[in-house]
Amino acid sequence: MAKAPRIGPYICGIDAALDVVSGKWKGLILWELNAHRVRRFAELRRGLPGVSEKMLTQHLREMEEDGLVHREVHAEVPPRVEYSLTEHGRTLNQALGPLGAWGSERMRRENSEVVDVAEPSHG
Amino acid sequence: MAKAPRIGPYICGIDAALDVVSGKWKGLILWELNAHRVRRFAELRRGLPGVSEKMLTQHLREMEEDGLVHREVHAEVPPRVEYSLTEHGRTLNQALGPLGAWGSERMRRENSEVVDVAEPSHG
DNA sequence: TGCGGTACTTACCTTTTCGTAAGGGGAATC
DNA sequence: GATTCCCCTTACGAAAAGGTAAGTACCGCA
Repeated sequence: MAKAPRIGPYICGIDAALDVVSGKWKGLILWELNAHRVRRFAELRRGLPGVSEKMLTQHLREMEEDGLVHREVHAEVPPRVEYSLTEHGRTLNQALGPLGAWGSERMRRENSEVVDVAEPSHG
Repeated sequence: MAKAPRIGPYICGIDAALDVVSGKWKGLILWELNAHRVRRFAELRRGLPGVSEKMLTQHLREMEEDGLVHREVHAEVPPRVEYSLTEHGRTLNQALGPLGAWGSERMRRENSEVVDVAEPSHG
C-alpha cells in the first residue's frame, strides 16, 4: 500500500499531474525510461545514483498503477523484467518538456548565484 | 526552517523544477496567483479550500525564497499583505501549462473509470 | 465590552515518505 | 563451495511533511 486510493478530488489539472510525478525519483525514472525506451530493473537502478531497491520498486509500482509505466516479466532464470513507458507515460514526458527547460534555466541561475557564496577550497 | 539548503545537485531540469512545485498547495497557489494577478493572504486562504494558515504561510515563504512569489507588506492597520507572481513565477506557470493540460486529460480518464464505482446519478 | 477580521507565529502531534538492512531462490561464475 | 547476480519483499526506524489549536497586536463595529 503506497498511496491508497489515488483518486482525489483534484482542483485543477496541475494538481492531478503533480500527484503522479511527486516522489523523489519519479522524474528521473521518467527521464531514464524516455531516453532508453526500455530498461531492466538493475539498469534503472544503476542509472539512478543513490536509489534503494525498495524505493525503486515502490515508485515503479505506483507508476504502473498510474498507467505511466509498462512492466513486462519474462519467465526466465535469472528473472528478467523490462520497464518501458506507456502511451500516457510518453505524453506526460512531453508535457514535462517545458518544465524541464524552466528547471534547467533555474539551475543556471542558481549556479551563478552560488559561485559568489560557496567556495571550492573551503576548509 | 522548511527545507533548508534548497540548492541540491540536481540531475536534470525536471528535478530542479519539481523541487519548487512539490508541496501540497503550491500548484494551487500558482494557479490562484496567476488567475487573479494579486491576492491578499485571506483571499488566498479562501481560494484554497482546506488549507491551514500555517501551511499557507509556509508555502508562501518558500515560494518567495525560490523567487516565484513577490510579497508586499503595506504598513497599515489592519495589516495588508499582497502576493503576486514574479517574472520567474509567471514563466514557471507557462511551463506548467502543458502539464496542467495533461492532468486535466487524466482527470477525465479517471472520472470515466470512477463512474463505475462511485455514485452514478451525479451531475 | 465582546466579537470578528487582519496576517501571521508557535508548540505539539500524526501521517507520509524515505532510507537501511536483511532475506530468498536459483543459476552462473570463480 | 562460496560468491555474485537477478528482482524483489519485509521489518524497522528516522526524517520530512502536514494538520490542529492556541496566542499575538491592533482596529472597527455593535
